[in-house]
Amino acid sequence: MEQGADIARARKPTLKDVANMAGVSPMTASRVIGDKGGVSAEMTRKVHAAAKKLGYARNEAARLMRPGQRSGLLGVIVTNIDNPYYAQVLLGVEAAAKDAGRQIITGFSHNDPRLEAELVRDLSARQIEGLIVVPARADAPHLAAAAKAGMPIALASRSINHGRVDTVLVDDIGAVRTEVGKLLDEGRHPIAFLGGEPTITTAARRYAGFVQAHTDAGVEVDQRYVRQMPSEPAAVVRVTRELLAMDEPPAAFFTANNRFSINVLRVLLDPHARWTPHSTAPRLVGFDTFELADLVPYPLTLIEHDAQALGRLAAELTLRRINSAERTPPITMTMPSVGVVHGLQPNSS
Amino acid sequence: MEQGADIARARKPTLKDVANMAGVSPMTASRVIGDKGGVSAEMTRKVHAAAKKLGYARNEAARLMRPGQRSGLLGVIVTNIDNPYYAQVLLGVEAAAKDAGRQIITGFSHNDPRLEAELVRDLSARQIEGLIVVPARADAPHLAAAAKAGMPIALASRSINHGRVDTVLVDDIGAVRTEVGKLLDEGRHPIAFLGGEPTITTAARRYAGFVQAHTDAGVEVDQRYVRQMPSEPAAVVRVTRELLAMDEPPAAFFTANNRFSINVLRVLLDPHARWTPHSTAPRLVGFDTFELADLVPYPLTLIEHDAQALGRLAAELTLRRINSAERTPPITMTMPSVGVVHGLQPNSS
DNA sequence: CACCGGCTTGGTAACGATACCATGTACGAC
DNA sequence: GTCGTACATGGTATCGTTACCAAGCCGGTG
Repeated sequence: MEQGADIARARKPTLKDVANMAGVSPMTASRVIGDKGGVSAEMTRKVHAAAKKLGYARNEAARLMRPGQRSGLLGVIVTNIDNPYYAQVLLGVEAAAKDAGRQIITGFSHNDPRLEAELVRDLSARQIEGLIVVPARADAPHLAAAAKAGMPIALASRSINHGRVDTVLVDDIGAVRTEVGKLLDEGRHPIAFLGGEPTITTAARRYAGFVQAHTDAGVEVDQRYVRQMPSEPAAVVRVTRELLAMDEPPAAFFTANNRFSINVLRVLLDPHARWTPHSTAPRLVGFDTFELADLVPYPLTLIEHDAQALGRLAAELTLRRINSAERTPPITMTMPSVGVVHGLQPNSS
Repeated sequence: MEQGADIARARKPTLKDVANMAGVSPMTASRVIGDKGGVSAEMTRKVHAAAKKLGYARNEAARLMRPGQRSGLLGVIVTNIDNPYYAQVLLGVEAAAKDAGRQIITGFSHNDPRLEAELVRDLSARQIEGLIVVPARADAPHLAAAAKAGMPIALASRSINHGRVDTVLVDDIGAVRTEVGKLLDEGRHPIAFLGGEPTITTAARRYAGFVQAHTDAGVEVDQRYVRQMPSEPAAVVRVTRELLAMDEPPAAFFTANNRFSINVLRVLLDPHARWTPHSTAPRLVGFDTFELADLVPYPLTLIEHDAQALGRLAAELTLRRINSAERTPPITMTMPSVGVVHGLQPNSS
């Protein structure tokens, strides 16, 4: 049974092997495989038969060497898909890539600019046609340089400070301003802010919206309630507990992404922290949605947008550049986001 | 300002360009770039300087043409990352790939065997060194063929019927048998089964565990409570409502993956369906975990395993084959899974 | 002083696929 | 019957890189 199997791995069949078996020249076989036309039905049949018999698959690396050949690869760099948000973005990119007959090659930067720069190099070496990136930091010279060198790039969700690059953002500032504004209008004050460090542009923008809402309401932002930090779960839980233990606990929390929201929720729902009169329970407003937000037994407002559409849009910007010969000035688009009320009322039976 | 920019896209610098600028032969430049040693410090410095100045990145496609060169690419095919479960698997694969100095190239089969077969061809054409697949169906001749042709492959989570391929499974049958058995021991009967169609091996195996538990308890499986179907949310919600509306509603639900669990939960938590005496509320046991399972106001037991570890293990099996010259018989590994009690008690205050 | 050995450097060919051009063939038109 | 044209096929060169071999240079040794 097993004796027929080669011990060494079988060499992959080449176009020449197919041509030999079909009794034609490699050139004719190439035309058939590449579906270029101008080959008789007879030969086409023979070549296809030989290719099938040998299990031939074209060597993309070799094809790619010829000038003017497209790799059909789109590079994607996201920070981490631990957060389902980025999985959605990735899904949108993939859908757009597929529509354009492209394959995606994915890297995860884990929010590390060094890793991100390495990935850009590596993907570039693999002859990707374009790149979609969720940049780790606002300061990203490697991305600016790649764009300048002619690589079609689009940034998704976050932007960078220097460099002329297509970018798809979310209406962070406006939506946060509106929703935090509502809290202040209700007289909720002070409001705690938990978000990423300002080197991350979304975190910075969401904080800006938070500040603007306060300015609108004529209220000072109390810095004792502001925490700009990585969204590491244990740290978020600890910080939330600290805030709740203050002499004047926050009347509401604003969380700048779903990682913060979830872990703040964990503390707010902790049975040890029971808000005897229901009205004194802090309100929670968070950016980004998360699965099961509708089933959580705590009232919360989430500022939501379509992450998949965002990914798709970014990919389409990249593809637009791939398909056009000239360099056009970079575009920045902003996707709408909207506050959605979620959560079951606790103990309301 | 903008006038200096070329209208046409700049040609990428080649190794020859670097060599010319450094005043050495392409061969010497190649040695420096490839870190092969045997080049004087002086030349090394010059080549690196030139490479940096030109923004040179090696053309991987050209390098790859030479015989015996590895692409450094690992192909990954998952069904969809809409389900965070597969994002975890992907993350595990990526971690293992990174440890081995490999990049991953990802495709989504959307559970369509035809798409999956296309992806295998396409990835193979890109000279991937190996492949990690969550197969869409148990019947997958394209995967068996690829393995037979010498492609290092590992299957993750699901298996295929024919073909000799390394596989990492989860202890579906045993864990389901145990947990469903507990329900039956408590006298819960009938138990509804909601899971995927049996062409998906995990769905089939989890159903097998469900049946075994009944056999153990000497109880007949009542087919009126069994639904094998795609996990499309609206359909799951509808089916759950139908089951609850039966003359004898199920005393418990078993859901074969987290998509089913979540949508069954949505119905069970619907305020219109209120279980006046708490004990009559159906119990829920589900396979796979999901984020926020701990915050859901409904008692549930989830059969959990480490999806990231599973992905990593599958990748390591593929890498093992990549690194060994001979063909060894395929391995099947089974990861443990364990029932975990979750969920807040409703209205328990 | 001749020779040897080690070290550095460069020339050449080849990987697999395809663009370009040249050649061959068949058939219709005058 | 000859020529032209359209179509089918094949030969050759080439893409960027690196393995292999050859050659040059140096210092040391007999």
